[in-house]
Amino acid sequence: MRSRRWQLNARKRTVLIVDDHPLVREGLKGVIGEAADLTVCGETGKIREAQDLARELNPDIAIIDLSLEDGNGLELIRRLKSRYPELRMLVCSMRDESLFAERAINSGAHGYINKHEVAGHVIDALRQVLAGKIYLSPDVVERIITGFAHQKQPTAGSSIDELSNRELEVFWLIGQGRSTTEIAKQLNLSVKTVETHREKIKRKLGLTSAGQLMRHAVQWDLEQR
Amino acid sequence: MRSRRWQLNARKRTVLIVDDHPLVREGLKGVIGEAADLTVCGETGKIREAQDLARELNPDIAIIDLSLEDGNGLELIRRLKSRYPELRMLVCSMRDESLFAERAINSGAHGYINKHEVAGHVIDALRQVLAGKIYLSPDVVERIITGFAHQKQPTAGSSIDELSNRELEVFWLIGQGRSTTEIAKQLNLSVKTVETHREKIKRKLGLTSAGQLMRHAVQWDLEQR
DNA sequence: GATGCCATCAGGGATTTCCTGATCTATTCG
DNA sequence: CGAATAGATCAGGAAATCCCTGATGGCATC
Repeated sequence: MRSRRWQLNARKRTVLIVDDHPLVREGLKGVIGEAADLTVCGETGKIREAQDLARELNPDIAIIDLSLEDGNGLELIRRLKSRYPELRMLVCSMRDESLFAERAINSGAHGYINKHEVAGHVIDALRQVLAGKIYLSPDVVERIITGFAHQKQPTAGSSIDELSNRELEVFWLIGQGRSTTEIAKQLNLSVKTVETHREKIKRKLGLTSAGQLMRHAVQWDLEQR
Repeated sequence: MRSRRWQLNARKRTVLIVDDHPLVREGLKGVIGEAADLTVCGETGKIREAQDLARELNPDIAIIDLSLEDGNGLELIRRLKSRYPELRMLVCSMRDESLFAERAINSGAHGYINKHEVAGHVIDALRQVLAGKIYLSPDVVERIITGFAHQKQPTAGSSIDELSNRELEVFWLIGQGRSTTEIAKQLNLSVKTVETHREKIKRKLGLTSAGQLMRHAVQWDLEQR
């Protein structure tokens, strides 16, 4: 009965996996492989390869992690969105902060699910996004709702929501222990630009020194799982 | 038939998976399932369940993530070590810091592999650990080696134990986010002296930059709670 | 009394921080 | 529409730091 319905739709919908954890990719392949209406057409952990694969394979949907080997998943989402407007995108991140979900959706994604959820939800999410809907993890929804009730302050006194996308990206890399030069190289920016981003982050978070910035960035990074 | 063949040849070694990411568990099950000499006997993402399963299933080896739903993986390792001394344990973490690798080994684990590595390495690691060896990710090995490059022999103790009292004091203040000048003022020392302490700490811990030092100091500080 | 470790500090070139702008673009708003 | 606002990019320059080498004195241990 249910399988009959899928048989009527001859073609399986193709899924591109973009995640920098090989084991997670394996898990996704296994789970998606069990769905009669879905098939994995490609996988990678790098932004460059993801763009190439999107062009070559023309998948129906991409499931994208936010932390990739060679950059930020948000950037990938923006690029894919502009080049393949009809491509559906589901973000699958280990970060359960609602602010990431908001940014991901704003960047062009159609859903946000986090890796702590049971594997079965991934299939639901993929199908809903393929059906043209927006899918959000129940706990992300809850976080967003309760977040308005009594706003929490995660790490610093001020909130991290005020950071722009670029600033958040830099903040994140700082938390990974990268130097200003390394960050500039990775983002293809001038060192001076990265310095400015650091200053603005400090100002927005109410921090007074490079050490404080580093400490909060590391602490924030460790809180994310 | 097939089961009889295994009875004749050799018993499959049983693996217990302890990881709070369902997708990673799926990935591990898939990868391990393909190995002829290994089989997954149980899985969980919680410390309590992990202890129960270890008792009920009596696995040959446990593959353990450090961040679990209800606590710290290191604590689980210590408990399992004391109750089942013959149980082999492989840590599979997303943190690529040797800081955690050392602590894991010191707590009783027999190997450390991180989730960014190719899935095939997991099988190698499991087999080596089952064979009585210690398995470490190549990059972790490299960092530990460079960390002990200036020492006589690679003792198994945590690097932080090697710090003198003064150095530990400075290390702690660095973790608080204090600048070199602030530390000098607080300890009534010359800035130059604090700089030297920082250099010696870096050398002893095998760190290569101020950012790395900062990051480790913050992590260590946050762990002491 | 030689050796090693510790704590203290200095010199000096390379790098980063930190402050103040400046330019361009996109968006919002009256 | 024009103005205001926010974001992203980069520069100049003084101050602070990083990072290397090396030095001195104290205090153990063997």
